[in-house]
Amino acid sequence: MGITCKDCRHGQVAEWSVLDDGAAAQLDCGRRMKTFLPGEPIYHEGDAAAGVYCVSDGLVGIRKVNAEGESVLLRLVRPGQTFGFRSLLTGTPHQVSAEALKETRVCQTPATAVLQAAGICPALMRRFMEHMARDMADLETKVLETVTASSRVRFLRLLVEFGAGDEDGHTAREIDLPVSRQDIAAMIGVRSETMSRVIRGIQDEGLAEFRGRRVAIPDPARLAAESLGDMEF
Amino acid sequence: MGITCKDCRHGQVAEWSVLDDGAAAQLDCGRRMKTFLPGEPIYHEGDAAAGVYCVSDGLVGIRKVNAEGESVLLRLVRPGQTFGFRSLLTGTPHQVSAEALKETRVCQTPATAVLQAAGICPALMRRFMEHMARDMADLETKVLETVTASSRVRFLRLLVEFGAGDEDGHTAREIDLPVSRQDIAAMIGVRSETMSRVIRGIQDEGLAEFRGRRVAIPDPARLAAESLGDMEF
DNA sequence: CCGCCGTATTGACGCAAATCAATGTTGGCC
DNA sequence: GGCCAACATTGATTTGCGTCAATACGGCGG
Repeated sequence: MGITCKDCRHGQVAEWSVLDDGAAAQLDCGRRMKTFLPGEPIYHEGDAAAGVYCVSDGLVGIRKVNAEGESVLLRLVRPGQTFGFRSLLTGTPHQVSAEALKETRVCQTPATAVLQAAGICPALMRRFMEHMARDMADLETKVLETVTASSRVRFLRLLVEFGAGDEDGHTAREIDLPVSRQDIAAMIGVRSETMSRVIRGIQDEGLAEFRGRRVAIPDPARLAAESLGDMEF
Repeated sequence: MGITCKDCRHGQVAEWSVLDDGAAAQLDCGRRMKTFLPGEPIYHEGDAAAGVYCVSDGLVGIRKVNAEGESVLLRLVRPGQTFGFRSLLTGTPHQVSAEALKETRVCQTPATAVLQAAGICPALMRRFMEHMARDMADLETKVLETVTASSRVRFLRLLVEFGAGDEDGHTAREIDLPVSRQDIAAMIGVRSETMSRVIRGIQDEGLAEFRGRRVAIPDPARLAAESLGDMEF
């Protein structure tokens, strides 16, 4: 009630921005804001899709877990971004789980409303399609990297990615790690012990200085260069 | 000329089946059949999308290559399936490359025609979306497996997958490997030497008998069981 | 302040897979 | 037939990362 996408400071980021005012208002009716504590699940693999979620505040992790309980963190969803739409639009159960990585507020748009809107407005469907295409391209890159690059290089690339949002083009000199080291480990597909060692190694080389979740980058250009490959020549 | 999707024995498999006769005929006008030799590229990463491809005969591999020339084989495209639609529908360059893995005939529907058809018929867009969703779910599984499962288990799972198409539910007693061992190695993300050793190991255990690209499975149930995990209890 | 719990670090060790280097096998082609 | 180029196998060796186990480092409630 009272919460509309127009009010939301992320309004133009999310897919809804393509809707005209009428359709947007329609969707706003059914929206529900929910709050999740760190670690709290939003949905699990196998669940039916209840709607499309939009992160208002906090951070969401999309994870896939195997039978033994091991997991990878496939991607992060930041404020203003949507998730959970794939299962809804294809009418299949969720293939992955979503969980809050910090205290998080998400805006849930119920399934029926989204499906109706998508039926009326092909542009909305198209936007979701483009979102999925981006996610998939990222995933393809991830597969290639996982197979070909060392854990050190994978981590450096992730670091550069984290540092890229703040300033344009170049890596920031100060980076805030958005998640715990365990979760970073799960993102690059290693154990947390290995993660520690990789971080220590990078620190010893003077490539970066780690204090908690704050990372100081003395030489961003060097970091960027090293992230490109093993560079033994 | 003269080639229509209705004629094609894969007609109902591909996404075009949702189109009405008029729209289908429209598309048929611009279609072009092309033949590729084994190893021949169909498109490269970075190319602009020229259209949507449909495999008529043969086998296509979707590959991603890094700067050092190492690559992973992300997925196979079999007769009756489409590929290359993602870049076209999102208007971005190809993120992956496609190549013929055997002598292959593909039917190319030009970009403009597909875009027009998708604009008119939302159901077509939806079908492509569903296709992409399936591919992405497979990829998510692949990421998890690559990180958590041994090369032996990853190969066994691939073997079961290859053996699944023929008979319903159960693994076949005879499996034909659709690709070379190098390519299988590229699918599970290992070197070909490792691939050889894995195959030899499985053969020594009596799980399967390899002769060229023919694989005999003495006990399909056991193979299926072993493919589920390391099973040390 | 202390004890506790979750997160992070560090060390010792083993193993799976990469790497380097030959050698064997196959199929196409002159 | 014989040659050649892919493809495939095998061996020896190295190494990156997982595993197991211990310890350190907060933050928090009592």
